[in-house]
This record gives sequence, structure tokens and C-alpha cells, in this order.
Amino acid sequence: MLTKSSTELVRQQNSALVLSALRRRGALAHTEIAEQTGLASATISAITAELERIGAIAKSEHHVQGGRGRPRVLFAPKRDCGYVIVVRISSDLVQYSLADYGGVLLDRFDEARGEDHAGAVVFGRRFAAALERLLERSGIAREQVLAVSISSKGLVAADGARLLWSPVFGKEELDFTDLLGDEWRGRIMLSNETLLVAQALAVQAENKGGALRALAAISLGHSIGLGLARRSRSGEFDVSAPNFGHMLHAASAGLCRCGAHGCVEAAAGFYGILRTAFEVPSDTIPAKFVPLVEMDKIAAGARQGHRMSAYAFRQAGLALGIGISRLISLYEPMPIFVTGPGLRYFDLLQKGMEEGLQQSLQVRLQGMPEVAVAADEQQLVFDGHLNRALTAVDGDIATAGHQAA
Amino acid sequence: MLTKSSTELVRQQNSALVLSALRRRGALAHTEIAEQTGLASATISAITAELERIGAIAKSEHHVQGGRGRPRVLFAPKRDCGYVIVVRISSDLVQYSLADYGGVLLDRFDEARGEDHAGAVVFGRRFAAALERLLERSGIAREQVLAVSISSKGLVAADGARLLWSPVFGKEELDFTDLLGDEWRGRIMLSNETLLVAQALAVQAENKGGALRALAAISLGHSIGLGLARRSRSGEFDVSAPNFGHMLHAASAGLCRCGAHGCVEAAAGFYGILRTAFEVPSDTIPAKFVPLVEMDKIAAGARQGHRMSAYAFRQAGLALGIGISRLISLYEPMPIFVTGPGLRYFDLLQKGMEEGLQQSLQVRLQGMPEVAVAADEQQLVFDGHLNRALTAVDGDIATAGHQAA
DNA sequence: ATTTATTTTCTCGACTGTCGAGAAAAAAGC
DNA sequence: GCTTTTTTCTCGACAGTCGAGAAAATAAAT
Repeated sequence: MLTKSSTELVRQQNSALVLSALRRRGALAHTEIAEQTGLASATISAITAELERIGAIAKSEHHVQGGRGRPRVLFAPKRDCGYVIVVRISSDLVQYSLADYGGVLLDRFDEARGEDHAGAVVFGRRFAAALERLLERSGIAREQVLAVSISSKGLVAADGARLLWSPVFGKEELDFTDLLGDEWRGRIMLSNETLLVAQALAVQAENKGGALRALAAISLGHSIGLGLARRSRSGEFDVSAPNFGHMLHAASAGLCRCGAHGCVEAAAGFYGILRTAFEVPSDTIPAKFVPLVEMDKIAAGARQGHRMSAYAFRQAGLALGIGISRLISLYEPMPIFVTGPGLRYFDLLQKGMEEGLQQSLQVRLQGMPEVAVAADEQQLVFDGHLNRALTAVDGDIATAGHQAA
Repeated sequence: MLTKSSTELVRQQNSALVLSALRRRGALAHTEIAEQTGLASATISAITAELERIGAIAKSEHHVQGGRGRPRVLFAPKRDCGYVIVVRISSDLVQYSLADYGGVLLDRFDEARGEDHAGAVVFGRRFAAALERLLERSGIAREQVLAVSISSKGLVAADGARLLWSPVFGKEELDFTDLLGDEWRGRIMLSNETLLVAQALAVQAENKGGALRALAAISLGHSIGLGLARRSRSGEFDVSAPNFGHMLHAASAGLCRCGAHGCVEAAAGFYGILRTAFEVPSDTIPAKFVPLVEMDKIAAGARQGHRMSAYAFRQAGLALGIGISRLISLYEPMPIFVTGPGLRYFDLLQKGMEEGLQQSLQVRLQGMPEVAVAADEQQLVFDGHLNRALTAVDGDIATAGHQAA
């Protein structure tokens, strides 16, 4: 269904456009903004004046300039315009970060979550307390927080901020909007972790100027995550995190942590590899956690020619390759970025992956998708958080603009 | 990347909105348009005046009215504003239709395509000649054709009108834009057949007022087609036709018509079912064509308790069910509409489908997707053609509007 | 020191668009 | 013929973008 437009919406969209240009390039002068956005100079004047009035951007003072002519005045997002909180939930710890509107990290601490398998309720309390602590340490008021961006592995509801299933909490549903209550003015966002990796990679690729249509990020670890970024008709990136790890691979993959049989993860997740390598029956209940050193040992064995270990990695690679072939059958060919702790075994997985990929019509018609490696997953996740949260905040500001009279 | 907006774009969007309201509801009065679109009465006056000036809409004369007050004047798309040609390419025949801008069918004929396995070049000539014939029969000039909408089974390029792979022409790529040359003013659109079914079903659902997020259409026949309609962030339906039939199902499915092994189609397509029922080795080269009577015999056998026939349908259902479970793993849960000639065996497939679906985490978490039946595939395809073509034409008219001074 | 050239920012009027209110139109009821 | 009712049309206010040119501010030239 189409929806009606109006002159006010035009201003909103163009304001958001200006903000996004400033966010991407840092600090820009009037003329540069005009060039980047394609808007007329007069329009830039009007929009920057408005954004400055409501305190979203400010003239940056230091003019490092040679050249003649009237000196440029640079605009940049006003860093103390507001703040965002970023929370990364992983199986062993929860990382809380505070950044300003300029995207600069101000504070960060981790909380181990060894014992609170007590469940969601206990976690909820600790979570709320940690946010308080973060604000207190930096002396920032709750009203100045424009967004709380949370990430976890698992399945996230498309709307709202509900965690439907996660390796950490299982089926216990977690609604972060409820959990935080209505004391928070800012928006509360929940994203799948690997979605954020895809987001970060897509933004990187765009800044490099490549005009790619879509990309996928696959995170290898105890579980398998997938993030997808596809350019929508409007030119924006649509990111999503389909349930790749628990897509059905083949019955032979055995019992998965989720309770089903034959998930991709059951073959390609750490516990799956371990099970195959040690020839444990495939319907054995999966290990809760496999230390990296354990995996390293298996990998070392595989590299030294130990048959069963090599076979385990090969089977994992095959599961991934076939999974990716299904992915591009159901979407479209796109480059794949592999990341996560399992990346260090990429050499052992690669052969199986290629073999799996070869099996699909699409690959045979259009060639193998490009498979690249993306190190430093944690940094990418954090970058994705900031991208997404600050873009959303920019949108809010552009929308609010004319109301704040 | 966001893109700049302007007041002219506002008019374009609102014009398109008015046109789409008129297209959906037929003929509407000034006040009704305002109600439907949410636009102010004054705006409706301006837009309808403009659209009437360029000849896209006209006041419909017959006022069937009681009630007092000033009589309404109804606007409706002006049927002779232009024409669209619809071409359905199927394995045994090509159907050419001509409809006017109001969506009314004016002329139609079929051409058998028994012998022209000569290939794309010969087909191209016959195709162009058929379009000429269609115009001649109705006395319509080429310039009045606003769109040529073509459909086929197979893989269609996301941009342009290129058929990348099809059961009819195989790997021989067919570019309909080249094929028709530059003598055609209107736009040339190529869509996968089942995509159009999804389009038609989505429009039907929307007119019924249901607010569904997404749906999938699966066409069962000699090959297996999938059409997907998902509501994008802007509220519009995004339709696509992923390569479901040639997604890898399981190696056991045997040799597929596309040359790969283990496609969904190799198990669930007519030739796959036939192969299993007759216990032909699964790497036998698939039958080019299986007559429906042949399939009916196998189905009759299955219904009377013939083991191997029942097994064949069950395996086909299983392949579909597992395929759908992968689909909703990689997208989201959505209702499934089954259509196509294979629909008549739905009773035999159903059990296997449900079994396959049960295996995924998502189904276990969120329940079975609704599986419904959509009869009359050909009508749906035609409706989808008109929907898509006329919507595109409406967009063109809204865009052109202010230029045609 | 003054002038000139250059570059950037700002401002003004024209244009396009939407909206609300009320005038005008056209039919039915009295 | 007058009133009531309903719909359409029109007018002025307001919001936004754009192009052109004025104004500002500096470096180089004289």
C-alpha cells in the first residue's frame, strides 16, 4: 500500500539525508554537503540552521585551512547531543558500552555471566542495574540516552525488541521493552549479533564505493549465525538475520542443541565438529560449551593428518557450503563473509564448503560466490550497533525537528 | 543510501496513490478518493484535474444515484488511455493477451509451441510476429502499448528482462528487451510465473483487508515454482521468485532436469514422482514431459494402496515440506498457498509435507504455517500480470505527468 | 595599504506542492 | 420558490526547494 506524502515529509527525508552525510564523512562544509546530497545550497542553509537550532549539529571550530576565498565552516554532529548504550550479550559475558552521538566510545565494562543460569528474571534485574551503573559512572542522565541497542545470538522478533529463542536463554522469551520499563525516553533496539556484522560490513563496502547488491555474514562458533544485508528498492540496506544455524541440513547431522535433528549447527557448530571427530553417536546430547583449546587440538590433529578430525571439519564445511547454496538459491548470489571464533579453522572447512556450493544450479550458472574472511567479529558487532543505533536516532531527530519549536 | 526528495516527488507519489486507489476500487468520487488516500479535498481536485488533462482518468458518466445533495462525479481510469500485452510462456503453448488500461481483456490467442525446440532465435521471431498480429487484430498502434508483460517458469534476472534459465530454453539466455528492439515505447517486463501468482494472492489478501506480512505460492507440476510476497518497510509488497525448485534437497533425490543432483524438483516434480513410483534408478535422465493422465494413474494407484506409488508421493511431500521449512528458516513464518496442476494430488502429498515441516525449530516454536490451496493457477498468473503491469504503468504516468505539458 | 580575485555562505523571490475553510453547485424535500 | 443537504471547487496560507546573485571573508597582487 502506498502512503501519502507531504512537503513536511520532504524536509524530514532531506534532513535525515544531511545527517547521514555528516555521520559518514565526519565534518563537512556547506558546499560539500550540497555536493554529497545533491540538494541546492539554499536548502542546505535552511536545513543546517534548523538542525543547529535543535542542537543536533554544531559548527566545528578548528579551520585547518589554506587556500583563499572565504573560509569554510564545517558542520559536524554535536557529540553531546545525546548518548547511546550498547549491550553485547554473549554466552560467557555481557558487555556494556556508552558512546556519544558522534559515535565515540566513552565507557565500557563487562559482566561475567557464569552463574545466572537462573534465567531471564534474574538477568533482567542485573541488566537494569548495569545500565544504571553505566550512567552513574559517566554522570549522564537517563533522558539523554537516545537509544539502547542490545545484541544477542538467536532469533529476534521482526518488530519490537523480543528475543524469541537464544542459545543463552533457550525458549524463555525476553522482551527488553518490558524489561526496561517506560522510564527510558530513547528507543530500545534488539538485534541479532551476526545481523550487526552484516550491517557493519555493508556500510564498509558502501564507504569503499562498491555498488554491491547484497552480502551475507556467517559467524562460526559454538553456534552458527547468519546476517544478511540486501539493498532494497529504495537503495537502503535491509538487514536481517534468518535462522540459518537451525535450518535443516540433513538428518545425518544428528541432534542439535535446539532439540531438533539435523540442523546446520549440529554439523558445523563446535559441538557438532567435536562429536564427529570423537565418533560420539550423533544423537548424543550436545556439549554445553566447547573450550577453544579443545577445538584447537582437534584442528591440530586434522592438520597433521588425523583422519577423523579432518573428516569432522570437512563435514562441517560441507554443511556450511550446502547451507550457503540453499541461501543463494532462496535469495540471490552474493559475497559471503566468514567471521567468528571458528574462523581459525577456515583452512580445514574450505574444501568441504566449496564442494557443497558446487552442488547448486545457481552456482553452476553464475559461478561460485566470493567467500572472504572478516576478522575481529567483536569490533564489527560494535560498529554495527553504532551504525544502526545512530542511524535510527538520526531518523528520530529529523522527524522530531519541526515539532521542537 | 538515502536519496533526496523534493516537492515534485511528493506530487508524483500522491498521484500514484490516487491512481492506485482508483485501480483497486474501480470508480470513485472526489470525496471517496480523499477518504481512501487521506489527502485533502483540495489536493484531490488538483491531482484529478492533472490526471484528467493528460488522459489517464475520466469522469464516468452514469451516475446511479439516489440521495440528495450535489451528485457525485465518479472518476475511473480511462480505459483507452493505453494497452498492455500479456504473454504467458508455458512448456506447450504461448498465450498472447491484450488488455486495456482498465484491465479489461480485449483479445487473446494461443500458439502451440510443439516443434520450435529449434531454440531462442526461432522463438524470438515467432514472438515478435505474434505481438504484431495481436495489435493488428485489434487495430491498436504500437505506441499505445504501455507495457509488455511476459512470464515464464525459470530464473529471471533481478534487473531488466533477461531469462537466465528456464525449463523451456535451458541455459540459453533470452533478453526480451533486445528481442523486441527499440520500436516499443512501453516498458518490457519479464516475471517468473509463480511470482505472479504470489503477487495476485497478495493483492487479493490486501483487498480482503487482512494485514499479512508475507506469503508464499508454490506451484506443483513438472517443475516446482516458488513466488514470494513480503511487505517491505515502506508497506509495499516486494515480490520475488527464488530458485526453490532447484534448491538442494538431498542427494537421494537423484538427477534433476537441470543437470544437478538432488534438487527439490527431482523429488517433487512430476518426473521425480514418476521415477520413484516406477522404481527407476534415480540417476536416470528425467522424462522431458509427463502427461497428466500418467500422473493420474500413479495417483489412483496410490489411493488404492499401491505401496510404491504412495511412497513416491510421500517422498515428494517430504521434499516439499523440508523445502518449505528451509524457506521459513531463511525468511520468516508465512502462509503457504499451493497451486499448479499438481494440486490434484495434494491429499497424497500432505502427510509428507507436514512431516517435513515438523523438523524445523521455527515450526516447533511458532507452529505450523498455514497451508492453503489456490486453484486456477492460470487465472492467478494473468491477474498477477495485470496487477504488476498496470501498477508499473500507473507509476510511469504519475512520473510523466508534469512533463506532458 | 589598497585593490583584485577567489571561494564560500547567505538571502531573496519564484515555483511547486498540501491544507483548511468556505463559496459555489446541484439535487431532493417542503 | 425556498430550504436543506451533499459534493465539488476555489482561494489564501503555509511549507519546502531551487537558482541567481548579493554579501562575506580571505589570499594574492599592486
